[in-house]
Amino acid sequence: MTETKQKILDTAERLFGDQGYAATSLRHIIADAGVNLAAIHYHYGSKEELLDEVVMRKAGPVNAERLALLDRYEAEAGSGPLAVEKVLEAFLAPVFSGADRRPQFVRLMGRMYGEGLMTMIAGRHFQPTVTRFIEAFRRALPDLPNEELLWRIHFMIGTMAHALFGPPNPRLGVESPPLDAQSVVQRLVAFLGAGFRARAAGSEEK
Amino acid sequence: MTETKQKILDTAERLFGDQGYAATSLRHIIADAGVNLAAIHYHYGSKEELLDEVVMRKAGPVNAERLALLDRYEAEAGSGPLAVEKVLEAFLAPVFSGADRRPQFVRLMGRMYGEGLMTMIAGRHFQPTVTRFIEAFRRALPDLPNEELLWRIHFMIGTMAHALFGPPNPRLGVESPPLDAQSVVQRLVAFLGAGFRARAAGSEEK
DNA sequence: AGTCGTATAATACAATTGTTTGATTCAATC
DNA sequence: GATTGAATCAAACAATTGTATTATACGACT
Repeated sequence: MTETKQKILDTAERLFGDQGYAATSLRHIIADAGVNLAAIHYHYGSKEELLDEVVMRKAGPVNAERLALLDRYEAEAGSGPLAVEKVLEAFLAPVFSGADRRPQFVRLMGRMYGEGLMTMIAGRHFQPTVTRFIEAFRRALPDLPNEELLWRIHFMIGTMAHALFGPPNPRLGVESPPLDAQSVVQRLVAFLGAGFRARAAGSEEK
Repeated sequence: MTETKQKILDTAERLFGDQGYAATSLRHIIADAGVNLAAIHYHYGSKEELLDEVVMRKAGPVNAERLALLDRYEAEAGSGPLAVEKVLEAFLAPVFSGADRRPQFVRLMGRMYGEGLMTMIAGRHFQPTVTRFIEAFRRALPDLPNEELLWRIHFMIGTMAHALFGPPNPRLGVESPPLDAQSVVQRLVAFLGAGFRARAAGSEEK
């Protein structure tokens, strides 16, 4: 891949993450990347295809790592049940893991969810991973009604997307320390794990 | 308020919610509202001020209802501790309560979070409410470290925003029934309540 | 009737948007 | 050394953006 093509991808990833897709103009990208405007369409065809490339470049490895982690945890658990916390960790850790090295992408993912572009993107690149994880969640929580499970996965996605977006608003009272990806994952797993294990709202108390 | 001014507000609310702020043009708004382009600037001054009006019109009552609910629950609890589920319900229910009557606004709130405009808006109109609720959460969960508490509130906001955005992706396997706001709040309270109650990730097991 | 302030209207503005066009550079291949 | 094809470039495209200007219509009050 030529240097220009690479720089466009890197810069687009950063700017899409910082300002969102709709709010980022191609001219802003080429200015920061130091390339010519036509290069974007020459290499990628259109703005939307550029976004696709940006996402695909990182989403592929992330999803592969997710599935690999899930495989490993399931192997470690043997025939026994897999704790929901392990499923969560397999799903969340790969997204955050390289946060210090590539914080742009992490923010981008949060943005995509927020702009509603994730539904489109997910359909293209995330479907197999999502399906596999739904199965894992179902096995980890066999007593949870299916509808409730899907809602909770929905909640989890929202929590993850917002956490990807950044730390709690510092105006709320604390200084934001340098974001430690691993500790965020730990917080998420503890929080979401308990949420998943909670008794469903409508179910009877025995 | 004149009819034109009202129609602009209603239409802007719907379109901002459907497509986001950056992706919605003033001309799209006036076309749907059936009014003149200049009317927007005559009545509101600018696109950003229009967004402010849209949010403020609904956010005020919602926050008032939140605080009123919190007052009531605290009164009912007397001097005893207030369950975190009650705090959650006071915070969440007012946003979802009118979802069937005004689904546009609910979606708009989700959009604002996603586009990162909520930080700006929250600072203008939500600060007192947020401060009050942080105190309530702190009292409900006195053993939780402050930093962890703020992270969990952060998680809660993300979950809420994503839930506001709509039901789980129907492609995941189920048909989406007509969104029942009350049942969503119940699901959220059960899920988030358990998450808030979870032992903090780093804390020792006794 | 005439004046005033509010509201609506058509139109134009300058800036920015994504996209396209040709020309030019340059290294590899014949 | 000529040819080819990929890559870069400046320039322009038509469309859309938020905003501003100016004029007209309407109703209330003097």
